[in-house]
Amino acid sequence: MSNLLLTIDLSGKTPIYEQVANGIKEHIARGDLKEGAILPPVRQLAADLGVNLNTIATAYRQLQAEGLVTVKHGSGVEVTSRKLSQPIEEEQMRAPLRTALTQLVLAGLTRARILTLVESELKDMMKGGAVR
Amino acid sequence: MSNLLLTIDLSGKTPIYEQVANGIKEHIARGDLKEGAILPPVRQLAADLGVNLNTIATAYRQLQAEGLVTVKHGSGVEVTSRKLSQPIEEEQMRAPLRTALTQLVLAGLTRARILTLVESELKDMMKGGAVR
Amino acid sequence: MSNLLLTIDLSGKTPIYEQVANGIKEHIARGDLKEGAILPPVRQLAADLGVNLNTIATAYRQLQAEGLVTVKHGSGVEVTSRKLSQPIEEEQMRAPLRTALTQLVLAGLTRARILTLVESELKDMMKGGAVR
Amino acid sequence: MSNLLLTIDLSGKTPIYEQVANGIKEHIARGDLKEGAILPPVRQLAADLGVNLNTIATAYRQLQAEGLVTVKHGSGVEVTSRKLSQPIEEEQMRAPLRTALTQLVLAGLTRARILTLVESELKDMMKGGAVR
DNA sequence: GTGGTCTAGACCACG
DNA sequence: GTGGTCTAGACCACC
Repeated sequence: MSNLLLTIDLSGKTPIYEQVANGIKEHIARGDLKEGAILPPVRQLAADLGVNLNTIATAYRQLQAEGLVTVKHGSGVEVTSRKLSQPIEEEQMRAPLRTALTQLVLAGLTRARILTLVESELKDMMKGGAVR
Repeated sequence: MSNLLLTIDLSGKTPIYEQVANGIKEHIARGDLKEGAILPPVRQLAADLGVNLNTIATAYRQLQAEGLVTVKHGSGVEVTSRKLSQPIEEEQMRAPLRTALTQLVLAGLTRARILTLVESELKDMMKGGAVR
Repeated sequence: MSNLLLTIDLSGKTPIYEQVANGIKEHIARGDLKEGAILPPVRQLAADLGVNLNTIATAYRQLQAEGLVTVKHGSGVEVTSRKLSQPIEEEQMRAPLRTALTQLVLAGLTRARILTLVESELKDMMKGGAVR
Repeated sequence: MSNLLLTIDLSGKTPIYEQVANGIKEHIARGDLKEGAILPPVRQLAADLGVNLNTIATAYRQLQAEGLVTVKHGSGVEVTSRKLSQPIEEEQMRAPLRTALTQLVLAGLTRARILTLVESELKDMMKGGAVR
């Protein structure tokens, strides 16, 4: 069982539980975690990352609320879908993207460099067949 | 006198002051606010958005810390740069982008649709010449 | 439990939050607060100094922005470095020093007296090994 | 009449009038401006620096309050002393010095480097015989 | 006029 | 428990 590589930044502004959830989402999007895969037990992941139990539990709960995983009593948390259960509205999908792109533009990156970055990230997510 | 269109979501999880700062950053990136432009007075923008004066002041302070804006005591806040004063590192620019893209992938969007979205946003930012 | 001795001048012109930040910086420079040390909770320090909670929060935020301190949500504020994250330029370090020395000269102090003062202050900061 | 070289930073946090006053004090301490010297007229200095009339007037007023200059109706402002009229208390002279030194220490400068800086500034002030 | 600071008090998010 | 955010309202400093 591959140990689910997650990098979290304790000092950052984004809550740890959200960093954990995002990290797992990325693994699902990339196909590292396919449907049927079992997430590490809360205790183990908490120990591995050196964070509180509740933090991991909150992350798993969020993933469940988004319809990506299913919590099975006693037998762990299983990845059950690669699609969010609730559809996102146009503006809700544009906003984070626009914020990220704005930051890149203000950082002085050229349009070509930004597109390269985007394609680079997308290519990673295609290996597992997540993107059509 | 263009009244600086900003849309704020009071119920969202991102702090109001950050929404305001992000909104202004987008205007700067798009070229709606060019170097030399004066931001609306703290109290006026606060009144327009229906929030407290301090909330706007915090937003302006963040923009100043990022080097985009200069506070001239007694005569307002001026846009003085289109580039962040502190360069951001590779991973710091990739992370938010990856998170945004991940969400789009999990929402079921095709690769083509995502690229269209990205180019659409970038095109907006090019009108003001912000992107090379 | 050393209660972090800070002396604040409510009537002075320098903002309280800056006095607090400066005071803590001095403790870090002197080695009273070493890496890993936890700063007193915002509310406690506010109560001790008889000022508002927000005033202390602002001071802590400034220290964090300078990279000396890391905020760990839920478990306090930790001293994580003895060096400013952003290097300061030649003139930015000379200016405050020149202003201070100018005042001493105009106060009529001799060169020898001034050097004694400087060495006296530096000696304090050496006890904790902050100065090489 | 040498045009009184002053460099001010409009974006900085220290008020402009104080930057002007400090700059003039430095010239007095260095001996560039000796007793009997006449400061440039308010209007001229304001024009040279590109700031408001009142700002310069405030600076001159502060210098007068400290006993360094005398405002003579119609005939300008004259440097009348090289010593502050009011003696400074021990702590009032230590505080700004300590703050400046703390910043240098946290910037990572060695003790030797700091002393070199101090002596370099003091040497400048000795040329005019201001320091004994 | 402008922004900056501070207070008192409330509520929320995080771990 | 911790810090973060926001409000309403006041007062001050600067230009």
